[in-house]
Amino acid sequence: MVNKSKNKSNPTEEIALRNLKKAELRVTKPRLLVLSFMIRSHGPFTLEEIHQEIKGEGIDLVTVYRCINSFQESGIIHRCDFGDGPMRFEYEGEGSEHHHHIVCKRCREVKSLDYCLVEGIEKLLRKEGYSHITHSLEFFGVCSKCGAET
Amino acid sequence: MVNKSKNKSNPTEEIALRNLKKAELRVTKPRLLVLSFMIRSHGPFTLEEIHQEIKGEGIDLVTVYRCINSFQESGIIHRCDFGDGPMRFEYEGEGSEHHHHIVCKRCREVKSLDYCLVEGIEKLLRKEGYSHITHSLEFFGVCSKCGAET
DNA sequence: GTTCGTGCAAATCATTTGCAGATAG
DNA sequence: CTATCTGCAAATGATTTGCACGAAC
Repeated sequence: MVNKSKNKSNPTEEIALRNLKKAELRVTKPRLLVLSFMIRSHGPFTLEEIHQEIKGEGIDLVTVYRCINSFQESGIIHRCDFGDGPMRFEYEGEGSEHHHHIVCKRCREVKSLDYCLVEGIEKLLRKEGYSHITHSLEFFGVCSKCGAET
Repeated sequence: MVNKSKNKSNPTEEIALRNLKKAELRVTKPRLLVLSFMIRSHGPFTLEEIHQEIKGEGIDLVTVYRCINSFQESGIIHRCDFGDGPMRFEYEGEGSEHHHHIVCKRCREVKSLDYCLVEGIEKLLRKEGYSHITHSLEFFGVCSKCGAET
């Protein structure tokens, strides 16, 4: 993919590029666009949301799906199920902090938690012979705003 | 729903009945069948699997979806995303132990974990004003069998 | 008797696949 | 040059909805 005239590579695009290189994925326009957006903006995002953001560049929704799938296989991004319809994805690599979410069961507002206590369990699982361990931890509840309105 | 001639209510059916009553759901044949099966057998199950089990009784797949949805709203069952296609559901109520899973990323074998360390976080969230808190915690990794074969 | 649940058919939404042409390395 | 990626169209798979009838309370 050829750089635009000005060649001003912004920082998120550079990070995206490094992630692709490290994952041994070919550097293409759709992949750079999708990944840069996910790095730049704080997710998690549905595939539709990502597509909305970049379809101006003529990128097909199917291509977004394929990008996301290859990123997921490389562990660059993380998949979250928030219990409503579509899956959501969030960048999880260089410059991002590992974290989890709390989703309000009514208004669906999502907040990030800055604590994660599961390293102990992962250590145990490693002892039991598991490798390449990842995990998914989501909380659900009714937020104070929604609870007050009942 | 009328009891069969013999009227021998087995223990799982009684538990199912109590769960339905407590959730203020009408007691119907499909609901009893679905819930009894989920209590009796150790899940998690896909909708298809549940349907296979009880379709001999003339229960429609759509009805299974609707049962599962109402159970979920009442918090009787828990939904798990194992990262392959369909969602899975597991009974979580009277007589069941709260637990989580480890899924092998290759052979997809699921094991239950008997530890859960997240009560601390839930307590924190309660302080922040959230109520009706639940969570979902799944681990993924490559099991020793699959890892050895690489 | 009224409200809610069910079965069936059909619709919708999310995600995947096939294939021919385009592009990265 | 070759393997891989993309766009488009079409398929699949999961889940939901509409409606008339039947069952629970």
